[in-house]
Amino acid sequence: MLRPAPPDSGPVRRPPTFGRQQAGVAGREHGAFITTVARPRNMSDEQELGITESKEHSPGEWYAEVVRKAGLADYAPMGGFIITRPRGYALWETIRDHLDGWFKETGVDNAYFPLFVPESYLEREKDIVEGFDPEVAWVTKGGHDELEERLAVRPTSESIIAPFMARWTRSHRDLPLRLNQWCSVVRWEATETKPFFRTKEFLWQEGHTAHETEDEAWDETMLRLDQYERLFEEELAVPIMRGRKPPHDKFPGADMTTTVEALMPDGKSVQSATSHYLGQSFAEAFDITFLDANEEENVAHTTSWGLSWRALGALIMTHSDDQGLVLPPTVAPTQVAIVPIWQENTKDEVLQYAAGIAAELEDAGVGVTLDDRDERNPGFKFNEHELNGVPVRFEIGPDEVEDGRVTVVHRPDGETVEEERAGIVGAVSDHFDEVYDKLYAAAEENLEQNVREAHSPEDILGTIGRYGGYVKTPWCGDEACETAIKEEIAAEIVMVPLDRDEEPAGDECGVCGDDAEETAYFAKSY
RNA sequence: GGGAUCGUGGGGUAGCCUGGCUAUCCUUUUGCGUUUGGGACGCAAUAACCCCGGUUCGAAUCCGGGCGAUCCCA
Repeated sequence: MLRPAPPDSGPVRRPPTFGRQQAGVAGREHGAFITTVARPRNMSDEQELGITESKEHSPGEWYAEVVRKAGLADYAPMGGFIITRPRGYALWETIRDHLDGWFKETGVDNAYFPLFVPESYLEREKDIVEGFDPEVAWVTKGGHDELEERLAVRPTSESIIAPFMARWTRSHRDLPLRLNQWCSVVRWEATETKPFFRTKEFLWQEGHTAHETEDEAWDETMLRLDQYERLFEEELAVPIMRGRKPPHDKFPGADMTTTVEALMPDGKSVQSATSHYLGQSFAEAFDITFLDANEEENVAHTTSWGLSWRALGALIMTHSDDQGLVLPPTVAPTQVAIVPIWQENTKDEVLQYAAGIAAELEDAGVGVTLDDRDERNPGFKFNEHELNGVPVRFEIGPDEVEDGRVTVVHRPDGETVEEERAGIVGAVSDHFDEVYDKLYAAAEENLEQNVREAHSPEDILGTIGRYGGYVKTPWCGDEACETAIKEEIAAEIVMVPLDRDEEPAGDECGVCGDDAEETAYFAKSY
């Protein structure tokens, strides 16, 4: 158990938190209306529209509820699979579009390889890469006939991509060769389903490159890591720690595996993306060779790198709250929801005013929706848009029309500000920045407060057990020391510093007391 | 991999221990009307016992198996 001790009674079913009292009244200067303070409702009559689980006390159930009620995903009829609904898929598309743009700017071409990999190809990879042995789904029949050779549903595409990279690489003029594909892969691990974190099939991107020199391949590895970091820091508002995996946890066959790790609010770490410097081992095995300018045959240096929709899970879990989904404006499909508030005699002018603003925002490229549904009252709409993670809300009633203003409300904290109608396009972009900064700051604080140092096994176990988060400790480099910790508590070394020359956090290994070689970051992980 | 809890209309639930009549309530959805500054109201309609087997005159309820979900431990 690492979650903060729940108050005596343990997990509690709480009524949804209604209202945003702290902001509702304060932001209103004209005094014509006083925001009604929501009253608690009778539990037995309680609606179940919103989130009923608590992020703090039962993060697992809370997460599942957010994903479903915010309309991101449903469970598929087969265990281990999910249906990604339009709003969830839109998030993935946003991530994909950003990364894809950056990849293309840096010399990567997209391609597509088959869903199936012949068994012989997969076997070849297994021989080369000791330790890579995912559970695979097999196709054994085509129509009514047994296949001569079984086909694996790709658990990754190395084994089919590499031979073609070899075929296409003849001379140094063919290099560098940078391929990427967006696809899904299947790993038939018997795990409990957790949308976007653990599913048998998941969406990802896998990049594979070949280079003339070690330096180039090394630069490639770091470039992709930088791009992943940028995605999290600049688009998802998720601060991350970058590092490399300890030698025993590298991608099998890789010289080095890098990682970006994000800390979830429940104290567990998520490996959010990874890039591998593969050295020449893959190229040798798959015969990716080229003639250099001196007509000498050389073995290429290769890399691979990937990011899966686990990044989505990290995004959702990091920012969302007991009201539902919270998204930074950078990725929210709907960035602004305009809720008009009218009376019978003001309906036309309010709607007209609101529609004008919606049109102007739309022209400016803002994702905006005017929620003019007649059959819902404003309060319902507020709650619904909050549940769905719309980062900014405009409230527009007769007051706003009269004053030529707009009431702007931030999703994460309910902060309410009035803006002039005239400069609304500029203002909204400032609000997006503010909301982004709020989300990032909160996540950053969580990260900074949860990196602790420990110098003995008891200390390591105690710190992880009590607080979760990362525990850094000097480490001798022996896997046995990780195992010792792992056996006591389900935590492992999630990363070590990228810089191999960095001084360890102390002289003696925090587990065995031998000379320390580097600093290990222990954490529980997803 | 081991353990625990659970599965009833679209969502949430009661009923199950102690088998029995038309399966409870809230909500959603649809229609009509009234409504709109934090989850509105009335009337009407649609809509469910996870699957397979067993016990029984009779199973949502008891028994066995399966599938699925959530949590905990490794």
